[in-house]
Amino acid sequence: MLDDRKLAVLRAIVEDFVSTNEPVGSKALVDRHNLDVSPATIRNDMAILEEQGYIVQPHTSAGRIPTDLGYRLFVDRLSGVKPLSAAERRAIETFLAGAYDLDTVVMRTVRLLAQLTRQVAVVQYPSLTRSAIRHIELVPLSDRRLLLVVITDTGRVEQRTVELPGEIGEESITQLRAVLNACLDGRKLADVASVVAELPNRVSAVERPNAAAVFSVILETVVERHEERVVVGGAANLTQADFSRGLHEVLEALEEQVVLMRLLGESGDQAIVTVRIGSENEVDGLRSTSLVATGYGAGNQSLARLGVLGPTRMDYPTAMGAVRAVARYVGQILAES
Amino acid sequence: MLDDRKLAVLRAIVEDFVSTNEPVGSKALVDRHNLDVSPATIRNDMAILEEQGYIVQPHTSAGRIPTDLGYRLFVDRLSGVKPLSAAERRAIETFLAGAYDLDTVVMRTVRLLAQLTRQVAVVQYPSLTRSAIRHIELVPLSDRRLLLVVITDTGRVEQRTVELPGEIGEESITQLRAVLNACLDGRKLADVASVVAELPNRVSAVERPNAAAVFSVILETVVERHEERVVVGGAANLTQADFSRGLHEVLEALEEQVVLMRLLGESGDQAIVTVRIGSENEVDGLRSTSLVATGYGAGNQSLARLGVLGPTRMDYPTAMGAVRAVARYVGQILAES
DNA sequence: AATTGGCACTCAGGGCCCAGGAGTGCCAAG
DNA sequence: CTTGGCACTCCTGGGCCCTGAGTGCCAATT
Repeated sequence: MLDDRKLAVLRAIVEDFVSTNEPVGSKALVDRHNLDVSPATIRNDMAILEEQGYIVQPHTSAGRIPTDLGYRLFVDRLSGVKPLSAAERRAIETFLAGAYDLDTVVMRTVRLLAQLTRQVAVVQYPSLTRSAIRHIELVPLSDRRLLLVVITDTGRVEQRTVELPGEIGEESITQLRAVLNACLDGRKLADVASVVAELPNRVSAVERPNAAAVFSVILETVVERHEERVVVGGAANLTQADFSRGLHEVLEALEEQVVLMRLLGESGDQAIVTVRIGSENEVDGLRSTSLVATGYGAGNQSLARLGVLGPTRMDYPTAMGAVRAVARYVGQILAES
Repeated sequence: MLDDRKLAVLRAIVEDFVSTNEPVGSKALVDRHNLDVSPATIRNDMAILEEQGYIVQPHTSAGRIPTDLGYRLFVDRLSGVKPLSAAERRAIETFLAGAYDLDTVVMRTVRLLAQLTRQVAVVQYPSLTRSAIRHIELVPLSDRRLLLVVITDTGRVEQRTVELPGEIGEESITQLRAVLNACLDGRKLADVASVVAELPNRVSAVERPNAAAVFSVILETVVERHEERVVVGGAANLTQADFSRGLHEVLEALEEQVVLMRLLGESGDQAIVTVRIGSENEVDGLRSTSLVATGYGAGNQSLARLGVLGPTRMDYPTAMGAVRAVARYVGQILAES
């Protein structure tokens, strides 16, 4: 139903519109791309494309611009992933080299993605649930309060204070710490819940109330705390793309962790680069933006997601290339540490 | 040189302009405020005020708007700090109640300030250098790599990985950990440098290379790491105030930690609320914004700064009230934990 | 059946003009 | 020092026209 030339026309329209931000007409099209046909022919093709919903004209007698559906077709069938230039690869390497801890890695990744794509970058912290506990530490803050520190094998450190029902002494803490580490070290966080349920049997009755308080905080920390953080960067890039009055809406959405989580969640879980275009995002305020995202994590396992967000009028091939490359590099770095 | 009525006129101009965002003329002024004089008199006063540099007119035959100098006078002599309403106080309390760890406190504070003032909120993490070490933990990651965790009495947790020159065993780690905690617990971070210098003498010669690596990372962490983080929130509020084309500039500045640090640094160190208006900010990109900030910290000591940033056309009394109140509450919470 | 040139039509955007109105500065009188 | 009067400025918004890019349709061509 859409022959090769019509597809070529769509591709040309998308490319031109992305680079010029102006509706593109039949004349300009034959000029810039070397299609060996006349403008009139292109007009016929464009009429078909419009009928099918891939393009629209903002006003009668203006050029055409792609619809979300048009971008979708473009991404799915007409464009590949544009590999990065050597310079860009080098930039990634130098930028991420010597990133010590997880926080640094995430922060630098955000900046890197934003600069590389000139879009808004979103990076989710690697999820806890799929990693394993490396160590648990208890530090007394006062006689009825402890600081609980959980260290995972992805280098993440979670901290919470625990309010105790009764006083606790140094020896009890030592004992509790030993029990915790004996039972939990190396456990996948996903399995922690069942293990913790067994723990009260392993402490003496008199310690049980305090221990129970600690256990419940551990559960909260590793299981119930689904609220993984998403870090945003490069918001300034939004001002270039003209969202007319939607900018406020977009900025607001970007400040809501919950919204960002939903957004990234919608885009699946795989390690391949996925694209959600405009209205495909079922998130208020982001229906006029596109998200290019992928999973990433140490080695091949996908622990979290990262990507870039921009106007639907976005250079998808380049964005996909950058996202894929950055995700791989970050994966390597996480695997090393 | 400026009699009472002229000051009253300036105050009225500031208040009207802040609330309407339109240049204010002599007629409108006598109407809205009950000055018992005629517009002509006001015009004379305004001419004087303009001559002195407190107000300007955007175009001939438009009303007047305050200059940075005008706002300065307003803040210094004409306005107080507007106390919060009971509802707002309650909001602060419920919003910050049950904030467990430092991260949570900071994040909530940012959101709270942004919502309360409808401006951009900036909150600096409490500085390390003035707090004391509560505990140091070493966790083996592999045989040549350690995770160093430093816990301070402000509830802050710093983590770094340490690359070791040679292998290290469990017993050596235990020993090193004991030495560290014996010597450093309770020390002010500012004093750590001198103490660490003495440490190599307290470990056996064979352990010294590995220990040295750990020591140097500790130094980096607590001393050289001046780059305290500043968290920003409520950027969406910037779209309401019309920065015309400066918005991009402002958003960019807000993403630069260095810039934010300088900004907050400029505004002094005291626990009182300070205001920097427009061009008083010597920071590129933020010369058309005002900052209302104050120091905060556990008890009365000022560990870091927080505040709100907005257009110079800002409701200073309200902003100052909110900043002061929030800083106090956060101080209480930090003191408790 | 697809392509092409010709042609009339549409409409957003820019330039221009004009009137209205808010606001000013100045001056002379109270 | 204050005030009313007055002439002047100039921004704002609306209306109007024109231009140019772009379209849809049609008849002719391949």
